[in-house]
Amino acid sequence: MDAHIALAGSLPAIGLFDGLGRTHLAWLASVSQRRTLRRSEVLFERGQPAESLYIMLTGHLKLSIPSDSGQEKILEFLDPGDVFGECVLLPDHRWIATAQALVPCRLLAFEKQELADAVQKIPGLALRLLSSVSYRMEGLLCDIESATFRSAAQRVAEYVLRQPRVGNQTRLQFHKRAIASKLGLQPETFSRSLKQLVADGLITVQGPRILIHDESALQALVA
Amino acid sequence: MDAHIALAGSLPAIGLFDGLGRTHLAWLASVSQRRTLRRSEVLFERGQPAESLYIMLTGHLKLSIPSDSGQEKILEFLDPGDVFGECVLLPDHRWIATAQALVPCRLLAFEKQELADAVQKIPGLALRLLSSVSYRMEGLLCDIESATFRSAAQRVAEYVLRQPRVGNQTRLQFHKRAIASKLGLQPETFSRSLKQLVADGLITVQGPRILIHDESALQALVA
DNA sequence: CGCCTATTTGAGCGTCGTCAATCCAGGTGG
DNA sequence: CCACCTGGATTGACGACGCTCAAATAGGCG
Repeated sequence: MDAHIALAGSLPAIGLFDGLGRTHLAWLASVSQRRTLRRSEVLFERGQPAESLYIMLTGHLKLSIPSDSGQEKILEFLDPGDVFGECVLLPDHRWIATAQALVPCRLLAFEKQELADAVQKIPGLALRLLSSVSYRMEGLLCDIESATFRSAAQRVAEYVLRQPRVGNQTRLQFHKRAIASKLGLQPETFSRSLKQLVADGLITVQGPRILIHDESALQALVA
Repeated sequence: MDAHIALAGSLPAIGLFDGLGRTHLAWLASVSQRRTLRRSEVLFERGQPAESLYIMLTGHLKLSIPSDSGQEKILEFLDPGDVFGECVLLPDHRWIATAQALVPCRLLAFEKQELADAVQKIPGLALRLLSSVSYRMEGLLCDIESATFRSAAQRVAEYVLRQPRVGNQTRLQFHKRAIASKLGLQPETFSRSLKQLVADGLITVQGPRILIHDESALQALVA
């Protein structure tokens, strides 16, 4: 199909498939499914049986754990190229987290069975998946470290420093309440922490836009 | 070698290798290294280059993240059969956590290169490793969930309920300060939380020994 | 038996969460 | 073009949970 041919062309751009031969890419394209999500649309929900592995093509979504009291803890923001749902290969598995689109998204889905076949057929694929999960796990460990040892202001400073920058300017890509949740803070606390950094002359905040005045002081604050 | 023959005999008991053929088991045994640790001995430390993957045979160790201020956050207790260090396959990788024996340990080590060979040679091994990491990751997610949504007493109750039980009796396998760290609490807070559960008539504590008087109330407290 | 460490207990404090009101921006419709 | 509306963000006041510091007690191991 035309769609598959076009898709096969875009697969090499995905880190997970980087360097694979065209035969394998074509086969992967043939068993993959495209998926689009509207803003706020839920891809899967905690408790549902896990059926597929996903790869982000465009857009952003959040992986979060809901609580009975309406709260949520955002575990991760997922960006283009990110792979998630590797645990689909565990037998009879149910999602621990919920995945919801933050903006319109396009992604690729591989169903359990097809993925199992792919892993059989393509040497090295399982290893790439393993790397992907390991890498993600390390991210989680770092988050745990921050949450355990750093104060609210320190975590906010750390987050600001991690954002991609143009000159000394950067921006918060997501809603502040979402970022707060990712950092394990209440929106109010996040707001106050930002304000603190402003008061100390380290940054300036204009809505989602942030000017960094003293990068080394920010780094010193975190460390 | 005799050691290898004996070792090959014990490998099937390890979940990771369950169901593999004897040829593969023999080969695995031949490339594995035994390792013993004395109590408190450090297996690897944060920041060191990762060289091996490990499998616990006997004993217990802790995986923890140290902080500059002498604190530590215990990420996990590892028990016989547990596999860790999968991220050794990431290129040029350094340990994020520190591994230290809580009691004398025996374990199996596979060096990076041998593990890479094994993954090539043994179909399905990469997948087993993937499952192992995925499974561990889920454990982390649950810990994050608890730390985010539950109070100190709730986390303690949850931990008590998870311990293996004989009748209505159970015991804390590790030092209380270690368990406290795993739960993201200070030792004092852990002690007071236990005391609270005692005061509420849910349990009795005698050193590391715990009697559970009202299991359903404990469960209700957690949920 | 004595030392050393783990644990417990107490007192006080600080950080962060909660609740409520206000402010602001973006989008919509008149 | 402007008024309105809605949801997010901010600010203030207050309280609580858990942390810190210090001392006392208990337990384990030589």
